[in-house]
Amino acid sequence: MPELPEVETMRRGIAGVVGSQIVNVERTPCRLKPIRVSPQLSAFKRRTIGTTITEVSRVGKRVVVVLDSGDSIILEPRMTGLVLVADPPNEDHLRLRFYLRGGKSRELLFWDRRGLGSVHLVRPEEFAERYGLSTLGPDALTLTWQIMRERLRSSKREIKVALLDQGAIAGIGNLYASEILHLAKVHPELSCTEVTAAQWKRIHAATLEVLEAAIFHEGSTLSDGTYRNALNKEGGYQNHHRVYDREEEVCTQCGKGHIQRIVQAQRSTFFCARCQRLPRKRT
DNA sequence: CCCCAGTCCTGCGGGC
DNA sequence: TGCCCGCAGGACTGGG
Repeated sequence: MPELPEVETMRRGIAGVVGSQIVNVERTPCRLKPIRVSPQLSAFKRRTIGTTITEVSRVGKRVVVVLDSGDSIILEPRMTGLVLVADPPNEDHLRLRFYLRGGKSRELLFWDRRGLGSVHLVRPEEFAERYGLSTLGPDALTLTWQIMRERLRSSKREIKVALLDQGAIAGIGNLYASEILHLAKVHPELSCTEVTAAQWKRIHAATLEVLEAAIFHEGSTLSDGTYRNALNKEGGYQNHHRVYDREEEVCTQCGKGHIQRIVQAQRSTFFCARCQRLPRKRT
């Protein structure tokens, strides 16, 4: 499930397309329901063919391909989407192909097994409206602990649920939220309003540490094997997971507790009740 | 405004 | 052996 580290790895992996010209765009033959592309493909092609890619960036969990026309292509992987400059895992789930000229790569591919992902071409005004700071929170890698606290402290939600809110902070998803809170030693069910300054500092430091380590290892490829980098290679951070998908295993942090799985907001949370304690209720 | 449950999708694994 | 159902969790929508 691509979160900030996986999407950042995709971004770095396709950085070589800068300077390439888009010569064609096509939906690939696919029996499955087509993914969402906006505007519709004829207008998408009219506005992209002939343009040159000037920059590849990232906004939250989306890859942004900037064109010399000023427009941006937003590649949104959601659950199972991949952005590739190499052969895809298979042809069955290949959704969109950009033919390129003048650079190292001849193609840029969007592959998506489940098809929840999407591709959008947006003008600068629409980019600012949909992906600017008024819609999406500051990036999890670049904010300070004070800003993190400011964005979340008044929320009535549990800290783990609030960390998933892209409008508050952009980039953290279900997997890394559990990892971050375990390293920070903060209970996932703690209400944001109860988090102390010392805990905000720990959550912030853990966010940087976990996300940067995950980027270093090029993301997490889970047992379903879906996630791949832009060259269709697996990530390595799954071998460093502290809690995610490790239910009942002994906690590596305290060596005594066992990892538990609970459900918050219909999503799995993993934690160690010995490392991550709730404050004792006053009577 | 804030928050939550439901929805979109496909493939996989468990139960029978 | 095959079928059905539940589950995985990104972002968005409608409703309270």
